[in-house]
Amino acid sequence: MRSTTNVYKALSDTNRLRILMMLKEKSLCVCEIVDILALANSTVSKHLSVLRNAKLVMDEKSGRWVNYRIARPDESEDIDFVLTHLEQQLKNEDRVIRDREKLRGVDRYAICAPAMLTAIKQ
Amino acid sequence: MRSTTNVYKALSDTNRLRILMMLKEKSLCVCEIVDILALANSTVSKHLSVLRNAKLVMDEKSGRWVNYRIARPDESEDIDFVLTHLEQQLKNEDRVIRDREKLRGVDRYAICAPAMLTAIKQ
DNA sequence: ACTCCATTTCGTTATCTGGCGAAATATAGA
DNA sequence: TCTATATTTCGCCAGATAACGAAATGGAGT
Repeated sequence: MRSTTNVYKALSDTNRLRILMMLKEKSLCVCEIVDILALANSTVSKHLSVLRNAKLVMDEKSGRWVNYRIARPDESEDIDFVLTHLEQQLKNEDRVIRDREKLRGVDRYAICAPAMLTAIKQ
Repeated sequence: MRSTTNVYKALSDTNRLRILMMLKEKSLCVCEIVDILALANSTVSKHLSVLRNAKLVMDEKSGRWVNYRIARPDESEDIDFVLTHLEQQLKNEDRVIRDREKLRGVDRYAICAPAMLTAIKQ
């Protein structure tokens, strides 16, 4: 019963729903999510750990980044239900639409490693 | 987005999930739920108002009792999803099974109006 | 009108949650 | 090894939540 309420608790925060809707579009590193939500990175990291704990997302290290993605059905027995419900409820939500638009223009190199980027440019 | 998180918030408490699973069996008045959950009636009333606010349950006055029931699909766009998920997740949960067993023996006249009952008996 | 009593509302308390900034951790590249 | 930086962990604060008992509300029957 605890694991069931954990899933619902994970879903009962608008910022976490925004994260899920974004990850539905594509995998993202923490700094990209920070950029779109405009929250402290410690806050976003906490949200992601709540979602990870509920097994709704998974993380994969990739160099110095950590990529987060939606869990696969074999990793979460709830994920299909959740995504279907969220899509139905939120697909027309302004905030979600704007997040998705902003997502298209996001470049992790520009956000997360500006110094590195300029170094490469030189 | 708020209404979506409200539904999930309503579902993120074990006592409220127990209430929903009980109401799936049959409509109940507050005192019957109090009896099974063994919580203060003020606490149960609060839980019911949270569920009602999320439109997952509806209340109907019947004399001095208030009967609570699961919302119909035309009253809640979430209810079918939620019940399907809950049934899948909780049908084998000990607590839920025990609640349902206890539910069969519950008699609102015995619980809620013992004085009235004895008056009738005399 | 008065009483009974199921339910709700109010006031309080302890715990949980979401937010932040600062410090700690870990990895890539020099 | 040293530096840079993406991420996590820690400590704190403000606001939300779940629990209780007591008081208020409202319908049913006398």
